[in-house]
Amino acid sequence: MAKQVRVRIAPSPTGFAHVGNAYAALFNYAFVKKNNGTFVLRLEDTDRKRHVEEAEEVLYAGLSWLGFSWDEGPDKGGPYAPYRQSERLERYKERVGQLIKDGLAYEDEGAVRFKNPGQEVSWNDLIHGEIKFPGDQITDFVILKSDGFPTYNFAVVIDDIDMEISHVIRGEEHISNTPRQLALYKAFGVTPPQFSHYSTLRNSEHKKLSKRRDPVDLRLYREQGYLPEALVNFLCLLGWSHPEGKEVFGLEEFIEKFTLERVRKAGPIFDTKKLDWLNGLYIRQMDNVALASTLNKFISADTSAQFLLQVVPIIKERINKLSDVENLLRFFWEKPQIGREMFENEKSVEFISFALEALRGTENWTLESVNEALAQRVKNKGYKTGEFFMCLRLAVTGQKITPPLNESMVILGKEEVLVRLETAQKVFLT
RNA sequence: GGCGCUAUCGUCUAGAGGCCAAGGACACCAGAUUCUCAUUCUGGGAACCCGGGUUCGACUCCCGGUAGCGUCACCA
Repeated sequence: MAKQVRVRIAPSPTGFAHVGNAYAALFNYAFVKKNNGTFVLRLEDTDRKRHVEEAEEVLYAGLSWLGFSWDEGPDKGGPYAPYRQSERLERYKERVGQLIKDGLAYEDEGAVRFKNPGQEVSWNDLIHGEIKFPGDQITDFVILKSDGFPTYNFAVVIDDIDMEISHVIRGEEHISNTPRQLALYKAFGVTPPQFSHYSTLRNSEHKKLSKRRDPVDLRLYREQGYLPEALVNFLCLLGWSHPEGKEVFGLEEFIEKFTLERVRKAGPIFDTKKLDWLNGLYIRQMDNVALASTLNKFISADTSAQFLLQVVPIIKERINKLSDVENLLRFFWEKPQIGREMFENEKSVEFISFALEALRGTENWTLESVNEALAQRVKNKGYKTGEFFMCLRLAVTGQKITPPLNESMVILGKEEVLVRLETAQKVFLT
């Protein structure tokens, strides 16, 4: 029987869930789902200086938001608990003790160092192929710090052994750690897991994404109104390509098509232009009712569900991020600041007076009646529709760029539209 | 600096020796539709890092160089 597939992601809870966590989760999740394996979430929280309270919850929330779930973890428990390294200290000490007893490690100023065997190490990386390191690259590295905590390279190996991890899929920054870890596996007489190192995401400066300098906090994306499906889809496109060349697809399809062989070796740049496009695409695909209720959180004013439902069709194809609605719709609840200088067209007063008269006489305030009141008569008058509507738009909304005007006026209501037009008219009288 | 990884349009990528005078997507530009914007549609410019091999033939294989990135912590 083939060995069961068990993979893990091992984030450190340093404050928030970031894009890198999501990217790691994505590959591991796809791989494990595809192979009917078990997905383990392990917390690497041995750096006490960096520990942040509540970071754990934030991390789970971020990953869950994107649609990832895990089978074993600190919150879920599991047969290999505990899943927090800080709770596994005794276990590490026990294994350190074993190495010392076997003469493979020694104490050094309160810490414990592993004795470097100095042999060449190599492994067959599932993404890179064979990677080889000369033996003199590994020195006697610390495995247990003087504060009693294990170092990363030691803890990770102990945990992966104990949790029977079969495949380690992680970022390329770990390639140079792998020889040390391999030496440890050898010391314990354990067959190491299969290693795969994907390239880490870069910023526009081509540097590894930085938690401090780059916008990588997943909450940032959520707050701006990126849909999790769009973000996941975007991440899928970085470093991996669909065998049929598709660009728009969901997690399910990603899992179905995912193979490590199609993971590119070069490091992709996290350029969100394409994300914006994808997000707009996903927004346009959303059901109007669902979109209306989602939008509520991105509007500062108190708006009714009915208003949102009315407004969705006219803004749906005009936003790339949900947060774009605020600017697009502001004129609905904020009276425009009108100034004479805004109206470049010399016929502006005439336009406004004409519109006022036409709209005053409109009985049923519906799109049909408003269209009828304006469109045909504007033509008859010989006005240029573009000029006329731009003037009207400025008078009613105060902006040059708005959703379709007649539709907007219908939603705004007859009374409010007339008031605004009268206000605009007055500007020319003083 | 040592070691390691990588190298196709601005960006994400396809390409596993001839199907490539290199394809798609985003972005950009132009045009069509249009009351603005947007959507949609059409069109356009835009790349195989350099130099040697191997081969009848190289974007694809090998070597060297260059560049970028990573790593050399009692961080993870």
